[in-house]
Amino acid sequence: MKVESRKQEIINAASILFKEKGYSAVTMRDLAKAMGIKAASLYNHIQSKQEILSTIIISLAEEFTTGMNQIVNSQNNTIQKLENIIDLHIDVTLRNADGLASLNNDWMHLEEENLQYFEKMRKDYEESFREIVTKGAEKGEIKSYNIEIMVFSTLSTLRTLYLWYPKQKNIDAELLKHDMVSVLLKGVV
Amino acid sequence: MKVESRKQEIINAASILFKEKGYSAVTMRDLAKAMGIKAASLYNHIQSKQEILSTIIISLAEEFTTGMNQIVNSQNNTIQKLENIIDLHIDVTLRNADGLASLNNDWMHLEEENLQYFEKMRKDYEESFREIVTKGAEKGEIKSYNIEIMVFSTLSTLRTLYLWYPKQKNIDAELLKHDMVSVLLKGVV
DNA sequence: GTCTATAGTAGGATAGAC
DNA sequence: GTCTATCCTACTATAGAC
Repeated sequence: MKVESRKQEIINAASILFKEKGYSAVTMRDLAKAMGIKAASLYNHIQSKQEILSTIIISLAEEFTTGMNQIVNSQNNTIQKLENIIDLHIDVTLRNADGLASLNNDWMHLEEENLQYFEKMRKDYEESFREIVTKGAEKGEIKSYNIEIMVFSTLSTLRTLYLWYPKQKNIDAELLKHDMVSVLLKGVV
Repeated sequence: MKVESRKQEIINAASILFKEKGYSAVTMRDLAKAMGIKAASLYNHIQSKQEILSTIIISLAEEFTTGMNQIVNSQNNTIQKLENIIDLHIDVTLRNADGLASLNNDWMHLEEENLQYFEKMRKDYEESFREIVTKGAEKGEIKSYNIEIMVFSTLSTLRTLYLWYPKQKNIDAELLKHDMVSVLLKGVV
């Protein structure tokens, strides 16, 4: 039974290579070799190298956008919302750590329309995050350190999970969520 | 020496371009254009594109190695050592934020000897960090959350400073150091 | 769906004039 | 110290056979 399409297999192989060397340094020959075929054969399944990159990045960015919108629109308090954001990052990291490397490091190689679309999603995401923290500080639900520094340090950690979590052997998802909430929020609450 | 300063100008221009697009996506023609000369002229000052990358990365890695060794060998307690590490990252970021982009994202494009040298320095740095945290937890100077998660979240934030700090208008170095210590260590102490 | 062959372009780097 | 001209290699992508 065919679990994934050939195109998806190519995208998964590309995600791994892009993570290791970055989009620009990976050639279609590298990717073909990883798939066990010749470079020309790739083009029966994908239109271009650029299409692979945009598929990886845009689908992930849309996952984050959808997840953040649900969190923003929920009735939860600030702490719960922040916990939900941590969960969202951990869930996406578990599902597609390789793709997150491209989202973090190769988004600037997207072409015009997708680049703008991505940049808008990223900006909106950051602003939603900032607003949750700002409102939480106003309501006294969390401490009032410098908002920008809190947003930055938390997002930095969550965005870098993809590099770190796959190397950990002794930390399961539930323990990670629990300890990450402790480490990231105990300084904040 | 004139040749040396021209070389440094090239390295500085390259650092900016590498930060924007990554080492692999920047061509010698791009770099020459940024310098206002032709690509061939660059080779009067540098031996290769690779030499530019290794100069940027190795000098920064050596700065971190030297700084960490001083901190490790000091008589300070755990909290002071962690504060010194935060200061070290902020100081290097203020001096060379552009170069830190290459150190973080393009180290894998270093060639054999420099790659091994860099990887050893990075591993030693992380292990020094981990040991400071571990000993601090044993002595009861800091809390005993999962050590790996604490090390990872702190290092992630410090390593990403280069992306964020140059965009901030209203935060001077002293305020940054103070608030970063609060945000990173209040969850830990 | 994969292959061989190849078009067309762009890359790093060198030679030699000024 | 910078230029023009150029070498050689490697890249993305296409055409057409099987």
